[in-house]
Amino acid sequence: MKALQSVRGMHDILPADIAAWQWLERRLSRLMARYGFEEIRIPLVEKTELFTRAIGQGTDVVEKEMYAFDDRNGDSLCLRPEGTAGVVRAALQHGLLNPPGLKLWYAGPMFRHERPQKGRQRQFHQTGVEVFGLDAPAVDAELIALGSRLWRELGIAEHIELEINSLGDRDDRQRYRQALLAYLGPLRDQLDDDSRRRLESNPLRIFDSKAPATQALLKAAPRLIDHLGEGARAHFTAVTELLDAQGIRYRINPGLVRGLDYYCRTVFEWTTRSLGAQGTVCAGGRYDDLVEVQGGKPTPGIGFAMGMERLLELVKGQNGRFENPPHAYLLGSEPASERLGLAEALRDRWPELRLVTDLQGGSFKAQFKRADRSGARLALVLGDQEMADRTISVKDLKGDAPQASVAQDSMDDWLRTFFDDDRRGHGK
RNA sequence: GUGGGCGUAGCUCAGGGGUAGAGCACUGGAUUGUGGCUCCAGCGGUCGUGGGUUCAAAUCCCAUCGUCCACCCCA
Repeated sequence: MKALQSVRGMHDILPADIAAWQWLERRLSRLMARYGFEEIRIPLVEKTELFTRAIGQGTDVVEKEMYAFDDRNGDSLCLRPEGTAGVVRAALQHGLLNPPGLKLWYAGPMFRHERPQKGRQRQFHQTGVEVFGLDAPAVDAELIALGSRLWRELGIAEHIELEINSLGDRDDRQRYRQALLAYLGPLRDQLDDDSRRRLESNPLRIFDSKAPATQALLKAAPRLIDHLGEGARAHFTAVTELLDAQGIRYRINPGLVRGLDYYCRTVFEWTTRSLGAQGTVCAGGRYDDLVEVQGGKPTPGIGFAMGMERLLELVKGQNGRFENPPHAYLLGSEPASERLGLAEALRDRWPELRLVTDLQGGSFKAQFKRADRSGARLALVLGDQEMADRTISVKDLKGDAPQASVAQDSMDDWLRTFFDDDRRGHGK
């Protein structure tokens, strides 16, 4: 029988990586709570229409990256490619949008059928936040402040830069689209193939082109930011002033459009240069029309999502190692019953103790070897001799102190003293 | 979807038509109740998979899957 492999671009997260994931997850959930966000958990599968409506028919995500399939009853379903659409759906379905000011966060896997490369997988993990019903610039600014704080707390702030832009309101974009077409139309022949195609499908996206010739032409192109209506312009100015006031540095990038159609007004992207071609670590923006598009009453919204794998790459480059080695490794001689009994008794009284029992047996040499490999601080020995005189031999595997013999009855005191001294010794 | 690199032991990799290798890891011994350092021995592979060429294929050819990197696009 041939062994099967995981499907392309979908990776196991192995025990060796779990400590880093949990470290990041704990920090994220704590941070969300500090800003008054509540967690929501929604299905990985939604009706395909939810995403085609929210993200937009002409987008790459919908056109070629969705994991869509037919359910047994003929419904077209889809593995979620992003989180916002589902959160909006859930908020509408359960009437969460009243009163205004709902703040939600979510975390979990997303699926996009793309060719994998550095920082990109077909199943990847995002953590995101959404705020509903508030249109004040302060909302945008606070979300950005949350991100900024996160990078500082993760120790990666110096590797991440903020870019922002305003896409204006729907009418603004419509007017701008005309202006852009008027400029680029005559230059059609000088554009790269993709950009020429986008003249029809989605002219704004031409700004994403990496073709040098196209970028050169775009330098002189009309800028969306100059076509903002009064509302959008005032909003954007207010957001940047709030960022200035908080000392958050940013770069206004007039070419920053986003891949999903639902964005309007403020869009932003946190990027890094340390991750290869995939520089975006976290991105988001306003989506004031999205709730209405999904069948709700007009309700402004704003949110962002960050890519956990990319974030972890940065954190690992910075932070080195994450480990949770056991505190103690219990070994001894047969029969195992006394050893198991001792381990359970210790676990009863020391809920925080990470205690591994040797279940493989064999020579003391082999067991000590495993104890060492486990990374445990202490080896606890319950051999024939110890069982006979009701003691435990304790050896510090990380130090030079001679092995101690401790009466089983006073094990608690011994452990308490040992770990207390240890804490003091390390000045923690 | 397009292009390129790479798939050989658990891991990192050598070998590019003629008997499948090294280091690390693992197991045992030197040390009959003591890890780490050292030395010795051992275990471990249908060379990603399927086809083809050949007397002979890990090696050459084709296909396919996976992986990495880039493009497209995105977190």
